[in-house]
Amino acid sequence: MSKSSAEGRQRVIETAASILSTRGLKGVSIREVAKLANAPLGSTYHHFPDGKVQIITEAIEWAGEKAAERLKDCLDKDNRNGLQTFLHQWRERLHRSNFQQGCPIVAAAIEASQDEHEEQIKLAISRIFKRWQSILADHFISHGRTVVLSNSMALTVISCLEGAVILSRGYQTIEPFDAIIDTLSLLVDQGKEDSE
Amino acid sequence: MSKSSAEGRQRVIETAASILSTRGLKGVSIREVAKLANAPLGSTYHHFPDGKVQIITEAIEWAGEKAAERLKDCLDKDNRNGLQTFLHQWRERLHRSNFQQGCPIVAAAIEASQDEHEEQIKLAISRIFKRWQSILADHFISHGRTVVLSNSMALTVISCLEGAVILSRGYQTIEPFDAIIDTLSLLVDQGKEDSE
DNA sequence: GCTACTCTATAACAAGTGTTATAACAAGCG
DNA sequence: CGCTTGTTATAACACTTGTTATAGAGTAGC
Repeated sequence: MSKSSAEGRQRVIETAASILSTRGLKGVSIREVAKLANAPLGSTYHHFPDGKVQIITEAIEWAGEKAAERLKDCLDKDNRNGLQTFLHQWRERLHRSNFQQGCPIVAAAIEASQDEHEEQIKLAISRIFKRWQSILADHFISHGRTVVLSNSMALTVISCLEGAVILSRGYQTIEPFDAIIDTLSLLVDQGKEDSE
Repeated sequence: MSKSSAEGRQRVIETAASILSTRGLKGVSIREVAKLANAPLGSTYHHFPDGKVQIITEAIEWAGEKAAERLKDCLDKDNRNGLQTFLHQWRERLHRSNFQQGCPIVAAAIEASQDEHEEQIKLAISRIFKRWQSILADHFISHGRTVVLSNSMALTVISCLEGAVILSRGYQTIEPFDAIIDTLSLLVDQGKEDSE
């Protein structure tokens, strides 16, 4: 039964990531996560000896890495409009969830304190952000932009995307997200050596 | 002493806004707010009969309106670079606070649940976002852009700004914010009827 | 003085939190 | 059977939360 136990562990991580993206870091209660994941509360501290900090950290890493791979996929499959399709995936996720599901990494970034106890969480957050940034920057570099501009553009895309998710949740409308989809496509066309 | 009492009330609002911007919605404890504001806990429910929801709502409105007026000031005083100076104000705030102080409205937007009890909070959030948007949109319109483009650009500026605040806090570095300062100035030059 | 009113102090309640300790259960193996 | 090992169940601890009730100060008008 070690396999089912491992599945339970993974379900805990995914459930934590889901709650994190809707209600934020302090909105995640271990009792609730265990219940929704059909995992016994008693076993949570067996699989995650460091408790909540460990669960949150692994949830951030899992969700962040999953997003990174989706982004990479989109950029690899469609050189020209890869970013647009990635943005549309996010758009659908937002819309489908009725503006409940935001970005778990952002939620954690907002609430993680400077307490040394949560240091691991903050490390995971910046690790994931940097991973996204380097994927986007590499893409821009391979399309003829300078390294400096590529990194700036990557940071801008991430900032815009995350900000638009928040605004759309605040408005309860997809309008802000659609706005940045349009304007980002204008921005991304800049700094090319050629017009392809 | 009714004046000092009113001052105490205002101190509670500002203290709540400050904690909200550093630790998020659930990080605001009424006991702590009262203590830091030198306001007696017992009187908190006298000035704010609806409890925490009311305090948070008023904190959001106060902080949001303050930011709106700062933005309006910048745009009015300097037609050309007003947005840049506003962004630099935010940059300094971030830097000075050692990346602790984020945006209180965003923090509330992330954590506010769909619970009807927190409905007032969500209303205040979208009201403030729309206020910022209309200030920016009016500015762009008066500079020759179309209404549609102006609103999209306004939403993009806010998204970018808020996202960059989060990223800079995650990185503990001003780099993301500086990146969007640069790229936003490129974006904002688009769609003009003339080049002024 | 007395009254009326605004404000504050204190304690308590009910609920929820992360976490730990301890005992039980299950499975495999000798 | 015993024995070990990985897992779970239960209860409890210590703490914090928002909120309320109640009694008490402080202050103004008369």
